Amino acid sequence: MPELPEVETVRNGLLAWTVGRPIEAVEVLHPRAIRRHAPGAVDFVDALAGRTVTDVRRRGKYLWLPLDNGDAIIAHLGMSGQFRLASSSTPDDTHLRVRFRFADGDPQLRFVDQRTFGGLSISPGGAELPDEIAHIARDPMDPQFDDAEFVKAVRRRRSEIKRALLDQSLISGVGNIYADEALWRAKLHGARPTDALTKPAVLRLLGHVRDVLGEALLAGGTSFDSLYVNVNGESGYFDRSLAVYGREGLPCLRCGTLIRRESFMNRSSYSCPTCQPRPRHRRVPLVRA
DNA sequence: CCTCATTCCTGCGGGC
DNA sequence: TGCCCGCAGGAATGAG
Repeated sequence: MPELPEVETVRNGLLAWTVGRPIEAVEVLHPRAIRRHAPGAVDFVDALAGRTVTDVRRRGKYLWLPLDNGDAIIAHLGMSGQFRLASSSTPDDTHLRVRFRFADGDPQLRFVDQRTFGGLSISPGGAELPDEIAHIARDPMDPQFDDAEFVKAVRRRRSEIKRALLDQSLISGVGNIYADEALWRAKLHGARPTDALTKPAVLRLLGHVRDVLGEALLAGGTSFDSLYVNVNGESGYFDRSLAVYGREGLPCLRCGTLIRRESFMNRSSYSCPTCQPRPRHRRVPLVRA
């Protein structure tokens, strides 16, 4: 699944292959792919014809492409979204949702998305930072990410630490896979209450989040093919380095205990029963008068 | 205001 | 063989 490292890899590909190329025509092959664009497909297509992408930027797992008129294309890959560069003679993928043709010819840009959780939209005047994604926090690799404020915000919460890591309004770019990896490195169970974590514990965890994202980013960079804007989150470049995610029943790389899988937030969480014991006390909800 | 369950979607693989 | 069901999960949404 595309998390920060994968989306950043895609950003680099788009930067190299879309900036400065006037858009000739756009084709929407599936309405769901632009469902966040309220004015609809006709408006989407008309608004982009003749425009030029001037940059490719990222906030968490969102991408936006500022245009030469001050608007911006917002893109989210969801779970299975991909941007691909292809020559016009390349047959369409079954799950092709949106096609961009450029005035200078090939390659064209294709938004392909099997499960259609991803999508594109246009943000009027959104070149600097679209209003639609202003609620997304900075990511931990951003120089302007505020560590101290993050620690305070986490400890202020009455929730569980994994929920906090996945909350894009608190810290962005982290998804289920890297959350589990960082928690394993920090030896914390995801159900640990946020308000009971010490400041040093949160800072340590944040450090591990950075390490994991940084390592994956490097791996994504090495496998990146300039002719194929890679966003295949399932392809093998990072799964070799995963310590817990998807490793149910396999030995913990630190202590040998078999990794467990637990259901959480309608998805799976992987952890080591020995290194990451479940918190002993479940918080008792306060009763209000 | 804050937290959290629900919902969207489709291909794949296991079980019967 | 073929069907059914569970699973993968980011984030908007509305409930409480």
